[in-house]
This record gives sequence, structure tokens and C-alpha cells, in this order.
Amino acid sequence: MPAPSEKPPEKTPEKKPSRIQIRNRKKIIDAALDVFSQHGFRGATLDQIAEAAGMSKPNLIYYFDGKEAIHVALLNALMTEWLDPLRELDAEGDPLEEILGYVRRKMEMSRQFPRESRLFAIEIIQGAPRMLPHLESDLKPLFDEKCALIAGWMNAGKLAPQDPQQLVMSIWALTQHFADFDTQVRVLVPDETAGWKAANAHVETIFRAILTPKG
Amino acid sequence: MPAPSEKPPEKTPEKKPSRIQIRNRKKIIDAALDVFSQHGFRGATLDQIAEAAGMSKPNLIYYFDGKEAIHVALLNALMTEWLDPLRELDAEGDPLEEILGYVRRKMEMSRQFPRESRLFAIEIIQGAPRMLPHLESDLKPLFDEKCALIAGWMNAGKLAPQDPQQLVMSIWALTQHFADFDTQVRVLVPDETAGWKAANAHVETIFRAILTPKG
DNA sequence: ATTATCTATAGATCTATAGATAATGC
DNA sequence: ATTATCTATAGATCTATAGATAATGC
Repeated sequence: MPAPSEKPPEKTPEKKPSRIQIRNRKKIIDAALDVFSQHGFRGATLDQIAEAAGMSKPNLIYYFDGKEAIHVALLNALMTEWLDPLRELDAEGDPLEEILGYVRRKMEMSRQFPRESRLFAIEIIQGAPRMLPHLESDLKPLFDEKCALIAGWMNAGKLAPQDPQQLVMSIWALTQHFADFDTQVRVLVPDETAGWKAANAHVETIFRAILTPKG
Repeated sequence: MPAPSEKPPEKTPEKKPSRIQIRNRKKIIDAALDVFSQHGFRGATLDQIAEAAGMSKPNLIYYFDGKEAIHVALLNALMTEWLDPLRELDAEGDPLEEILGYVRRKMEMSRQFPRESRLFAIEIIQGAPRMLPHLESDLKPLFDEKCALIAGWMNAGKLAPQDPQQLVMSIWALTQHFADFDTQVRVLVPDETAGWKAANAHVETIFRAILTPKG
């Protein structure tokens, strides 16, 4: 057994960041969201991020260890809030309304945060090289927990029985489509306002139809 | 009015390509599909394509005008067959079975041709810089035509009434999800065979539920 | 004193071309 | 003769660093 150390057990001796640190790291992360969500990791350049952030390229590297560190920091920062709507699925609520509420929140996120949706989409399509650990450690347990909750609701006869995993993935597929494939949707349904309204209604119809327990 | 020309009206004096031309252009396009579908246009390099095609980098440029020409040729070559399942939607068939058949064909394409699905997905997510004209000229007319057909079926009481545009986009969103987000699906539903089976069943349930006319 | 920013540039990577050589088709 | 392939490399682009200068916080 080692002798007790003099030092208190401070694991990371990081100083607290200054106000400028905080502000500039945020600026960089937001600029990185713009650039990475549009071009993917390899297609994005530090020049583009620096331009979008309004600072010089070496200054980016002053705040982050490099291009990859910026990307990882961005993914980390967004992952938690991206999963919040699913976390809010409440075992105490009315099952059908809980799930429809989740669907509505996801649609709202697609409308308000399309960059985040596209960032994750590109990363996953490309094999999630920098996000796979997060999928395993963050997404999987939450997914399993909520699938079990939904399965319980089905067993109690509150929802039409079906594969809970497929149900949740269907919600993602449908809601995120409108953010990720916006370019295509705008070609086919030029009226954006009417399109969103119709999309919301259609998605709600789908899940009401398959979830409402029969007789 | 110009005097009639001596020459016959040959528009493009291209010679017919040799067997080697055809074989090598195919090899390059297939290699490009591998690389572009995984990394997107900017993230892909000619080195990777050359390696995948088993030929030297300058040799790629001998067969195509450059990186962008390869990408465009690839998109052109795939667009037609990618839309074939939708073209097959037959006005003479049974409406519900026609649409369920289309859904099954799309699921089968996601399973068999995930690279093609991802190639288009990345291109569209990034704003379709090299595909927007095709969306307007090829996809849009076909989409409008088939939406009109579906609307007719609904008016005739053969299908439950709903927004045909949203219906078609829902089919795309759900079926393509399993190809594009395969990495995530594999984390959440590790058993691939069972996963596909459940996915097929679930997607079919959804469209049967919302399309079957009431009463 | 420490933190933040800038200019200049090294070194790697990438697209594309030049120009020579090899293979193929009449 | 024409088509196909290769080596070598020019020129652009990109990430990251070095090292000097400016701004900020006790």
C-alpha cells in the first residue's frame, strides 16, 4: 500500500478557463458545427472553421489540440442534449401521449437544429469513426431502457404490441429525414411552411395508427 | 435557313469505346462507389479510388477528366436504376399491394445496395451540389407522377386518404434508414438477420396500417 | 506574468499533367 | 497507328508548429 500522498487527490490540475476561453471555445464549436455538418470531417478544413469563427487558423489550434479534437469536442457537446427528448420519455405518463410527445419533440428538433441532425447523420453514415464509443456507452443503454419501458406499456395493453426497437428507430428515421434530406424535400415540396405542417400531421398519423391498442 | 450540310448530322463524333475502355471505366466507377459512399466527395481521394480499382492514379485521369468527372459519372450511372422501383408502381395493379410491393423493393435495395443508398444520402445531406439538377429533372417529374397516381387511388377509395407526397417520403425515410444508419442499427440491434426480419415486418405493418381504407 | 493573437512557414497530402514506355488492333 | 499504362513531379491545399507581438489580470 503506498504512503498517503501530500497532495490532495486532484485528478486533473486544469485551471478554470477564463471568460475569453469559454467564449472563444464556444465560437469555434459553433463554427465547427456549421462546417462539419455541411462537409463531414475529412471534407472540412480549418480554414473554413477559422473563417466561420472569425479568428485565425493558428488560434483555433491554441484552443483545441487540432482538427480532430474540435470534431470530438463538438460531438461530445451535442450528444447529451441530442438524447434529451428520449430521456424525457416518462414511465408515469400516458403511454400513447408520451410517445407522440417524443415524436413531436424530435420533429421540432429537426426543424430547429438541422445542422446537429446532419452532423450526426454524416458521422454515422461514414461508419461513426469518432462516435462509435458514444453510441455504445450513451445511446445503447438509453435505447435499451426506453425499449423496455415501451415493451412494458405494450404488455399492459396500453399500446398495440410490436417490436419496441423497430418502433424507436422508425421514429428516428421519419423525424430526422426532414432535417437530413432537406435539400431533396425542398425540391419535391417547395412550400416549406406547408411541407412542415403536412409532415408533422403525417408522422403523427402514422404513430397514432400503429400504437393505438385495438378494441 | 442554312444550306444543307454535306456531313450527316452526327452530333458527337465520339468513337465507340474499346472493350478495355468499358471494363476499366466500370472498375473505376465501382471503386469510386466504394470510396465516395464512405467518405463523401471532398473526403475521398484519387489515391483511394486508384487503390480500390487496382490501377495507377494517372490512369484514372486517362479514363475520366478528373475527380469530379468520376463522381458525376457515378451519380449519373446510378440515378436511373435507383429510381426503377418507383417507376414500377403500376396504375393497373392493386393499390395496396402496389405500394407494399414498392416498400419491399426499397427494403431489399437497402439490404443489397447500401453503398448506393449512402452515396446519395451523403450527397443530399451536403446540399446535393452535383445532384440538384438530377433531382429537378429526373426525380421531381417521377415523384409528381406517382403522387398523382396515388392520389387517384385515394380518391377512388382504394387507399385511406392522406398526403401522397408525405407518404412517398415516409417510405424513403424508413426504408433507407436501415442502409444509411447501418452502423447505428448494428450497435442497437446486434443480430443482423433478426434485425432485418423485424425491420421488414415493422415497415410493412406501418404502411398496411395507414393505407388500408376504413370501413 | 499569463493569456491570447498574429505572421511565416515546414511538411504532408492531393489533384492533375508531362512525357516516356508498353500493349493492342489493323 | 492507336490505345493504355507508368514514373516523376508541378502546383495547390491543408494541418500544425515556431516564434514574435499584443492584450489582459493581478
